[in-house]
Amino acid sequence: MTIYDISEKAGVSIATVSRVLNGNTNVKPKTKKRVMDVIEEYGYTPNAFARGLGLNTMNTIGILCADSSDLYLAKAVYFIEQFLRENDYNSILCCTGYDIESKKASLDLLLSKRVDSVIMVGSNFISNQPEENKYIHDAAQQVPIMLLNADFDYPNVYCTLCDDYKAMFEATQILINSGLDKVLYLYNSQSYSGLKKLSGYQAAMLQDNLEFKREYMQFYQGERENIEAIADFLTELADSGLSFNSVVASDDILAMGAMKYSRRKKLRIPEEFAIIGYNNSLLTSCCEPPLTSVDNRLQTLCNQLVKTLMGVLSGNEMPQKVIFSGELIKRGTTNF
Amino acid sequence: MTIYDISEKAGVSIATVSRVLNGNTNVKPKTKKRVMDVIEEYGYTPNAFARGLGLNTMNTIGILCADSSDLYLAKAVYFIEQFLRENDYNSILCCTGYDIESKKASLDLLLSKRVDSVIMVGSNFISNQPEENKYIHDAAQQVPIMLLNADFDYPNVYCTLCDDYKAMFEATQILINSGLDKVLYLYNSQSYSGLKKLSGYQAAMLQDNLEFKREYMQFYQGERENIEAIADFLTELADSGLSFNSVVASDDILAMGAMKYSRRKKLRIPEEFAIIGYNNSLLTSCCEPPLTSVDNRLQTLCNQLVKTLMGVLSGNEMPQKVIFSGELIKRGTTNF
DNA sequence: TTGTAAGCGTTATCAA
DNA sequence: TTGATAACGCTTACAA
Repeated sequence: MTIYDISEKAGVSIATVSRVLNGNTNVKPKTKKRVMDVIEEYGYTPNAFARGLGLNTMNTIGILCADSSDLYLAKAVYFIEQFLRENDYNSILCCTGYDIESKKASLDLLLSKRVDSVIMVGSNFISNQPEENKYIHDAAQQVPIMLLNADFDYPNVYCTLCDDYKAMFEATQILINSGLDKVLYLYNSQSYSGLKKLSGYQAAMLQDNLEFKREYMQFYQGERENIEAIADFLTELADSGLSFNSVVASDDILAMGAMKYSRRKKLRIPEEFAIIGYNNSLLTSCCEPPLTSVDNRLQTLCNQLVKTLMGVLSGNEMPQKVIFSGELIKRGTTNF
Repeated sequence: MTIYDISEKAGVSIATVSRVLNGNTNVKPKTKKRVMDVIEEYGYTPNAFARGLGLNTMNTIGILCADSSDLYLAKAVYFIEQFLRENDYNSILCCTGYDIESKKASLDLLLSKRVDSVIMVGSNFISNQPEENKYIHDAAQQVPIMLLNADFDYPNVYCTLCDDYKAMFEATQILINSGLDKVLYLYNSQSYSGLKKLSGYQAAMLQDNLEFKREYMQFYQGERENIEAIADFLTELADSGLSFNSVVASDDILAMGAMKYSRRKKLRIPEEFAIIGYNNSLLTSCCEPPLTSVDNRLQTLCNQLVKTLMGVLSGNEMPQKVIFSGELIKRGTTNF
């Protein structure tokens, strides 16, 4: 079924069928009905490729994401897809992994599919080595690039993020004030937002003139979801002489490792040992006591990101950067 | 940049450029090099829409999924996307929610985008009311439909699934044999696989001639990820007089609710109370003791599904149904 | 080995 | 209000 078939059966030209299809007003109601009836009868659907060729868009947005099975990124992808579809856009998902070459390749792939924009989900698409971010420049020349949880200043690149620095600063501070001030910082990502969180922690520690140890900042390099291994990592640290009485983690999964560690050491939570996670995920209510965690307002971020994108695609001037604040959700692993 | 521009600059016809682009062998190496150089120099990328129009495919597969932020479905989507891309196919993701009308709409949307196939992730796309499955018939007329974890007999519909019945049968049986034979079955889905699991449980209970109570099968209708609410649900059951000393859950999240319940009641695990979850997710290692759970080999399923799909798209005869076995992963919440 | 030209199914411009 | 026709950028049969 093509527009020709329909035009023939309805006894009009293809131009008229096209007008009906696109809600053009300059069609006599009677003609319109006749065409609609034929379309209905034969179950005709316009060919999206032909339309794409003519209009140079198929209303699809590329979503780039290191690992959509990650609890946090999966939620982000979910929200973004929802909001996009509400605006009549479809999503092409591409999971890139954490390797830079693979990210580049995926981005090129999306661009070659002629998406209207690329959304990069998660700050791991921005490296702290400037030359590794060049691939974004080229892409931004072609379509607007939307970053979730990253900050990157370049024309046609738009950022929507949570102030991870402040959130982590406050989380650390509140821990210090509670008395458990030997705060270990546990992280597993050197991404833009990863480093922001880290410096929020540092600032809080330094502000309070605490004996600030380099060894308090611990980078976990093992498998992301291996909670046992995370607990092992902390156990080794403690056994090798590092003394700490609380943990701030850059991620709820890492915090779960700290939970496991504290259980092994039979530390009472939150009296002797406190833990704060990040992302406020499902995991917070899986452990006992439930985990205090930072909520970085993912849904709000995603909603705003899509709003900004829609504005850009409509040719409106939109803010290059939108920043929200995080919020500490207090539960049982902290005593305040 | 179009194929015309390239052909002009290289001093050949567009047909030759096209041949070079598509790796056609009938091109003189020297000509080929000349064209390649021009393509390289001007950074030309073929227009995917035009190609799509001519070939009637853009090598995209539609992925339908009720909720890609769900721990289990997110993993499935992730694996499928990976395997598809390894085969040079892209994925259009559509999260439908659990409402039938919305599922239909999403399916139509994908078909109107002219995807080469639609993969339905999760058994909730098959209802136990036959008339609700009719929308799949129409779709199967147009493109192959691939079901993950569902069973549906219809031409051009291919199923890849885990034998949930058997897995649940064995899990229940092992629990019975361990002595904790007042087994409560906790579930939250009436989907195809949901009902299979349920009947696996029933069969095991009946086989052992246990005093089989209808009230042992409990359907939880609250929020999916609200573990507190799940624990409340169980607490109410117990307080209203139902006596049970173990729980088999259709999902790890539900099992987490059972964990929380047992903590409230101060039941010793696994001596007084045993729990088995399903999906073998990250959650299994978040609680103490870690959760025994059924692994339904998701990665294997996804891999097989994509293999089958590639076969179908290549015109090969492929099996309509491929079934794998699940495996019980024993951890701390069971005493065997 | 290469070129010409038809076809894919739309949208949109211009005439009528 | 409608119709004829060019364009969109590619693939491919057929001709040379």
